[in-house]
Amino acid sequence: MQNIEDLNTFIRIVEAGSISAAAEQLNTVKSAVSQRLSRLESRLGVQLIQRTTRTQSLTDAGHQYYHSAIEIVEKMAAAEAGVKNQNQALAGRIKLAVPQSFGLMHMSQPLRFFNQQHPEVVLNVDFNDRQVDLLHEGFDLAVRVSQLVDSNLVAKKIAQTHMILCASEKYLQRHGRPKTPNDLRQGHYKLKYAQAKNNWEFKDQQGKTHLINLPTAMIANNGEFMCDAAIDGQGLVLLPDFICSAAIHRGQLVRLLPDYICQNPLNIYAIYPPNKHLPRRVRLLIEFLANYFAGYEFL
Amino acid sequence: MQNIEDLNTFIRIVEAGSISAAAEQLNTVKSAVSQRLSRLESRLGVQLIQRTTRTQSLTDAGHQYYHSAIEIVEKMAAAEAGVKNQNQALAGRIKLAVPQSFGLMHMSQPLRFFNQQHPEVVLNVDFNDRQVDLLHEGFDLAVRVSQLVDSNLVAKKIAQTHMILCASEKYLQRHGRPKTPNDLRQGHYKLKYAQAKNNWEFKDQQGKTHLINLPTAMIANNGEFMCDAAIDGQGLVLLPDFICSAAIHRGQLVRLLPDYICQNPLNIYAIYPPNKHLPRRVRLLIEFLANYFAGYEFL
DNA sequence: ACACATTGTTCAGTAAATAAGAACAATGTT
DNA sequence: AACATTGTTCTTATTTACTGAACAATGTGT
Repeated sequence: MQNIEDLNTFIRIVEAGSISAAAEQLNTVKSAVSQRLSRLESRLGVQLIQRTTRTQSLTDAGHQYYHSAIEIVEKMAAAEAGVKNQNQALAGRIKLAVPQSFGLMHMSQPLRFFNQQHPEVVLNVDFNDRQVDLLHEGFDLAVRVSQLVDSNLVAKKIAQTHMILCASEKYLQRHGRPKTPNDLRQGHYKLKYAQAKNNWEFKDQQGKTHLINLPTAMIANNGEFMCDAAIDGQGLVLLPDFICSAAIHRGQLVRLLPDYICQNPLNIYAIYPPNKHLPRRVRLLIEFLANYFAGYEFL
Repeated sequence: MQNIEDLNTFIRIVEAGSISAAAEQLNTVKSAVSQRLSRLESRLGVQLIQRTTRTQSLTDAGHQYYHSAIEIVEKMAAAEAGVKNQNQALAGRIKLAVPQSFGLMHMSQPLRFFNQQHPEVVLNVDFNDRQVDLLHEGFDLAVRVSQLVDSNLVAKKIAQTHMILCASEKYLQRHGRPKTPNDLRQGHYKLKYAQAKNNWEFKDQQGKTHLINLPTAMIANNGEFMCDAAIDGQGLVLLPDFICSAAIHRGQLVRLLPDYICQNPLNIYAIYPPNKHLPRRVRLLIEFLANYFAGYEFL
């Protein structure tokens, strides 16, 4: 089968009227053009152009092939442009998965912003806490809150959160107001996030770590529910700032041990398949989110 | 612009369902197929196939490109087959030029034979004594009677003729019956072919050359006319056997000095442009003529 | 008819592209 | 959890294509 470049060269030779002229138009030397034509003729087993050093004329076969060649080269270019545009045009769908709590509380606004800025992009947002399978379910992007990250997926960190220990005034009045991690060891109860470890880690300003294991008052796998339970006075809770900040701001919860770093910080990632050629709109959205959350304060 | 082989590989990958299977179908190794796909995607700047080591699925772009690719590859194959067939099929026109006298007298029969054997070939025969310009006038083939041959054209010898000295009985009765070249020097006249040299050369059986220069009774540039003039007794004439043999056979002319070789033999050539890819029908005709005239006796 | 510039081809050397094969990590299955 | 199979990557080898110069062919203009 032929090389497209040879076809293109043949067309140029015909239209330019000579091999030398074609070479110039193709930004190469005449010997290369001559070789391409010879090669094409050899592979076809047909003389395409009857030529002397001064004149050239298409043979019957050449005439016929010329028209086919034009069609092929045009189709090729069209096919290429088709998919290239598809990638570079913003227009298109982005299917993304976001965690339910974080998504509803903090991604609603940026996603609406993005949609206003790029109305030709259709966002298809799936709020879902299960670990969706990006590749098999056709997701372009997922937002994940976690410390660890799947292998074989690319993760770009877009925000960092902190874990905050808090309780309601009602709880504190009943169980006391701890000032150090050690104060927790007596008469306190925790609300446990289902997948979290049993131990709480607190790091003081000297960098020393304090491991605390409290009796559990309740277990759940939903941050907002736990936040509500804490507001209700059910126990101490260690929550990411993006969940509890608003309640603290409203005075429903009180932040405890503010001078200690609680647990390891959680990162928020944009996760996507390791495509060499990510559609532009997806790249753009990732960038937009990273910018949006840079210096963002959760309240 | 893309390499067609990459397109074809992409199609095979899609249809075979995996890179390994495609490699097998394409008689190559999977690494090569993987590279071709990567290359294609890179040049397009788009992911075509979303793949893990176990599953593969076309992206939107891939789906679109797949259909274009099939069209292109098919068009390519069709264009190729089109011109290849045109060359290998016998059907088609052969435009050939033949000298008038020789053509009418000795090529009429073989050409009719050829046409019967290959009725799908259309012969376009131009009887013409001028030197046609093969390349510019679109001739596939010319038959030439000459000692020398143009450069830059390919010549295949298809027959050899001999020059025969002859005269009519009427002439001989009036001027005597020469037995040796020397006998010619007294009381003889020649009919001269326009483009021929003035001297006649005769080689005897010992290889000795005799140069004879006779007074000219008449000059013409047509062999048949000269033959008729000789029959009429106008003079001695040196004619190629293909012109005078019939008259000798009929007793209208007498061959003189049969033991001497007259002049250099003339060759008959099939002449054609130096195409690397001569259409099959033309090659066939050349071969046919060479066979036909091998061992042919002009009478 | 003749020198002349220009053209297309060829050749040898070089650069680039591609293929091959081994090693490796990913993945789904038994 | 072991396993076979898959796709990718890397290095090496091979093939292919380009380059630039030399050359012969050809038409032009004098």
